[in-house]
Amino acid sequence: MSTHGSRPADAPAPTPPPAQTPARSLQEQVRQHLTRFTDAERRVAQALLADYPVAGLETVARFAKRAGTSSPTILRFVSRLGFHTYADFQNALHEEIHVRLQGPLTRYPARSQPAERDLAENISRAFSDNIARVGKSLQPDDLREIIALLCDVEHTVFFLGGRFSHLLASYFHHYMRELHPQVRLVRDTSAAWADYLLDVKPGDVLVTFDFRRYQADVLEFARAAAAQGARILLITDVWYSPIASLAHKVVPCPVEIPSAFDSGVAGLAAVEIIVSAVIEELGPDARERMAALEDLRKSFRLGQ
Amino acid sequence: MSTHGSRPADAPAPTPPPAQTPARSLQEQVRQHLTRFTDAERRVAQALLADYPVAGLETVARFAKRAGTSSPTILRFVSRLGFHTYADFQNALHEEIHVRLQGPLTRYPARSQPAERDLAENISRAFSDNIARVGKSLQPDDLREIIALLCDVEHTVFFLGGRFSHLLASYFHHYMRELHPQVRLVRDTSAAWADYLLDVKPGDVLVTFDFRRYQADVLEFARAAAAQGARILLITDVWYSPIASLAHKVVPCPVEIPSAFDSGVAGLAAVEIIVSAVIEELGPDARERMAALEDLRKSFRLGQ
DNA sequence: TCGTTTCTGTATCAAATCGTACAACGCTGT
DNA sequence: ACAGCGTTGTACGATTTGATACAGAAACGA
Repeated sequence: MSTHGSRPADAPAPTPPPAQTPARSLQEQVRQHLTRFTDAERRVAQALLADYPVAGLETVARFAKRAGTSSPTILRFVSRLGFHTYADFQNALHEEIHVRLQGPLTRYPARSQPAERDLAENISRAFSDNIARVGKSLQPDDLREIIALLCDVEHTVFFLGGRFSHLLASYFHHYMRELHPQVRLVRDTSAAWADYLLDVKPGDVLVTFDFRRYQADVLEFARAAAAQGARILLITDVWYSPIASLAHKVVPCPVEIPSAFDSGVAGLAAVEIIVSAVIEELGPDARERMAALEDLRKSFRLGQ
Repeated sequence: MSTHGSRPADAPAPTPPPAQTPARSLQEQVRQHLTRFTDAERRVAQALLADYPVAGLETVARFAKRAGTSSPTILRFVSRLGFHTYADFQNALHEEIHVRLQGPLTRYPARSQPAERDLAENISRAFSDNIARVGKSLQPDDLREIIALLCDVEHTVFFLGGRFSHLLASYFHHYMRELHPQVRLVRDTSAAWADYLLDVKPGDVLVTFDFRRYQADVLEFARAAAAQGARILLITDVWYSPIASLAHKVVPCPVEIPSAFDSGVAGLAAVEIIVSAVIEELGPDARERMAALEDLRKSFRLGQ
């Protein structure tokens, strides 16, 4: 087991020496040093990041085994991080564990005041709010109805989206393809949509995404499908697309964040919740099927 | 130094196997056993509780010194807690650190527990956790670096994604198209990717999405682009795609939710945060431009 | 008072630990 | 092709570690 590595020097020295390491997180420090590590050391870094503090708390030998390398590499790794001994490295970990587990950051930060400065934190809070609202709007009863639509193997399920929301439709379709025998994605060139309409049979299901600046063509497609007897599941924003009047079930997603555009995060969250519910409904079969597919892909597509 | 103690008396036998060590917190377990300890052992317990996990992570001798006692007392202490060896005790601590530091919800909820209770709420909580972590990892400094990459109008910005993450790349590209004069989406048929490589000039920026089951072709493209002098912004999961070693900036996104698949919500959140930051950087111009575009679309495409 | 019980620290030992020296290996420039 | 350099695993020694046996000291009961 000795694949001797290309050295990292071919990387054009991207980040200049980070100078000092003040009170920054060791985790962060490892991440930033990532480019400077050799191949084996990088494996060590990833093993450490994989389950962060614990790997480094074990003995050198066990850590090495976990990272698929040898003890000296571990020691070189900590040495490169600036520690003169492995014990020093572990002490640093201890300190970090101490502050992060004992300190005030254990619970929700709720950093009250200086919020205005931190853009990322503000938006994150908005995300969480929006997602919480979606989650609350998807009560068990609602989920049951939605599952009934999506698990009806007797009928085809179509996925349709607008300009932006097409991505959500595509994402949804991607998962459902592995959970339902008959699913189709209405692709984004609205000229060819008529073809899809030909295949819509009574009882079929149309999953539609439609967010503000509701698109006329999406509405038209939905109307035509409804006229042919399709049942519609609509994922839209909180202002309700006009399609809502045609829909059998509506999932409203908050989209407001402190920014110049509307957020799609809650929409994606809704999709993933629904997919989870479907998998749960289908039982272990679906779980295994998805896992198997993942592995298949893995072994088929690549080595690493 | 020997205050020999009154024995607790209510302790029947020194080491009655405390039944089991279920999933209860060790901290709590120690507190409840507090009365059954002898004097010296109680000092050990208090030393452990004083700064909770760290004391127990050290060596027996150091732990003893910290508690003002001797090594054998430490060993008797852990023995009374039901651990047969000091290593077992430390392993228990490790596990607890893992779950409490890696995230409250990251672990699968042990299969069919109260998961059915409210699926949506559970997953929503996981979403919020993940997003909060992304938000925290995007510190102002980091955002500044990222903005510098994305607002460099002298160079082209390419967007690249894998099987699933292509959707995120596409989403990102969609927005950036209106904020940068020269952006290109590397479309998903990896056969034709060579064409894009021809256009990659030194200093260009490659925004890459790569999540678990890292795809070999994405890695190859990134490597080739890096070799041609491209600067890489990588959005990946917390386990780090191998592309990380080539990247100038890495954004790690937590993907774990209590479900059978990995979540993309945090990734989308990261994208939207970054887009917001870019808009903020570009000032009112960008805001107006986006608003104008929205209106244009509205009046052009449709009535409602 | 004395013997028993319980608790606790000292002394000690085998085993495991960290750290280092060294050699094998691959890449790179001459 | 060759020498030099950097990387990585194996081997090994000095030290430390966890664990145990033992003895001293207090408390308790008779």
